[in-house]
Amino acid sequence: MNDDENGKSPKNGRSGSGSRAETRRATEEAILKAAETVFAEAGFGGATMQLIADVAGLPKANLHYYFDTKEALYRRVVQQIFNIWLEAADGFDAASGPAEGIGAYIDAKMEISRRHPNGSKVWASEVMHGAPVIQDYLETTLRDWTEGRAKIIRRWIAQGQMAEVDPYHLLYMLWATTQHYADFGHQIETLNGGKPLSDAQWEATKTSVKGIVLRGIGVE
Amino acid sequence: MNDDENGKSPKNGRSGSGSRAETRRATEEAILKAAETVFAEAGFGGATMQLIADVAGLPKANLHYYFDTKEALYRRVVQQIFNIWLEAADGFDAASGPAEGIGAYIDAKMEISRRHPNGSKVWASEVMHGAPVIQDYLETTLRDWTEGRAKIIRRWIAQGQMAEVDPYHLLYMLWATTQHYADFGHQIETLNGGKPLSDAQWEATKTSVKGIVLRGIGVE
DNA sequence: CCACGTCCTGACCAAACGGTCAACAAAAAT
DNA sequence: ATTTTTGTTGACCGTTTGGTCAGGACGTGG
Repeated sequence: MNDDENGKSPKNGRSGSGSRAETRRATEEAILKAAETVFAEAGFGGATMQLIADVAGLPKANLHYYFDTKEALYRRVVQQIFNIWLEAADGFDAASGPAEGIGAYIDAKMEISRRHPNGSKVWASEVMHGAPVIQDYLETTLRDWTEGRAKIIRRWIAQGQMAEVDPYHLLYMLWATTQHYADFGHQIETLNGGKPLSDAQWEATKTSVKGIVLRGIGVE
Repeated sequence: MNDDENGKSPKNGRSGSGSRAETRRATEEAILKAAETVFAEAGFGGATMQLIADVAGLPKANLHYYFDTKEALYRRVVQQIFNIWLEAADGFDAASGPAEGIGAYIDAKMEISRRHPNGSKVWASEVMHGAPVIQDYLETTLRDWTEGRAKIIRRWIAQGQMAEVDPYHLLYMLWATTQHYADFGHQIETLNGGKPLSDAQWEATKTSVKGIVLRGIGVE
């Protein structure tokens, strides 16, 4: 449970390999990972610095050395997710048409829901509570991003490559559907007989979602 | 801000009309409404009994007279939402085909998202955190409900009334898409220029969602 | 009018919270 | 080898939390 590789480690059981900067990076990452888990499971208000510290395997005071306040730590967690989340649009831009572009976007977002469910939950929680710490992101980065994709969709429509649908409502549906498999993963798992979706089930899910959506916008 | 209609009210500014049971019912309802708002805005962990009391216009101790613990109050709020949420299926059962049935279900769920956004958020938050207080509901009522609708969908497919899609993934998409307009209402409002959706926009949203979904399952 | 049971509430409490700090350990710089 | 900078930590603090309780106010049946 401890990656103690070299015997001549300092007092604490930590210290990945050596250099100062490396240790710092590793510790910071461990804190962020623990924080993401705890914030996802308990929400911002329900999460405690003590619990995050326990999960990270560090004394609480050490957390406050790396992150001044609980809110600062939370902010970093949310930003981290936001960036991962925006990267999923790469396939969107380069595509020649909606079938390829939106299909790739669904695949990418489903993969994120699978691999970063906690991140998605923290994001959802933040937005649900009125986005108190990332409101500026919504008004700048997200707004620009959304308008950019909407333009692409409108061009596809104008070129007759897909049905006439409101680009914003289409994007909302894509977000809602893909993120649902992370945010409501527990509910889905329960309805799946209490077992997490298998690899095959995840593939079937992607296929099913893409099928309905792409047919819904007049592609395929 | 106070519905003090008759002058001969007792010490507190409350007491709707008269009888004992009626006062109790009204107070309980006021507490539940305030709790729904506060739980939705702050989450279970972030909500405080003091704040709920303030919103309800009651002393904190009075809340503990009606609801023993914070968790008991929260449980009631979640149950209340769950019931409203299940009622939306009425149009589903009576329908003769998917266009009518699923169309009505989308309309009903969109209307709930519009009128009970806080309830939807509390539900989402509860499920996201692993459904600690309503896990039994997921395993009994929701599981039965879902399997029941899945059967209806399979029958429609067998009768050639709609395309072959996995009933569960279709239901997830319906839940995700409709509830998204409540849970992520703040994000949508921000992308809508900071203004809530107007009546016309809500109607356009319903039409747009129904259009994509129904076309996506081979109806219309 | 009285007495009983329901309802209401200010004051209070132990526990837990986020955050601080002085003292210490370890690496880097001199 | 010694100083300086960067990390680490147990103990501590003021505040806030969910919950309690004794006592007062009120409607209601006798």
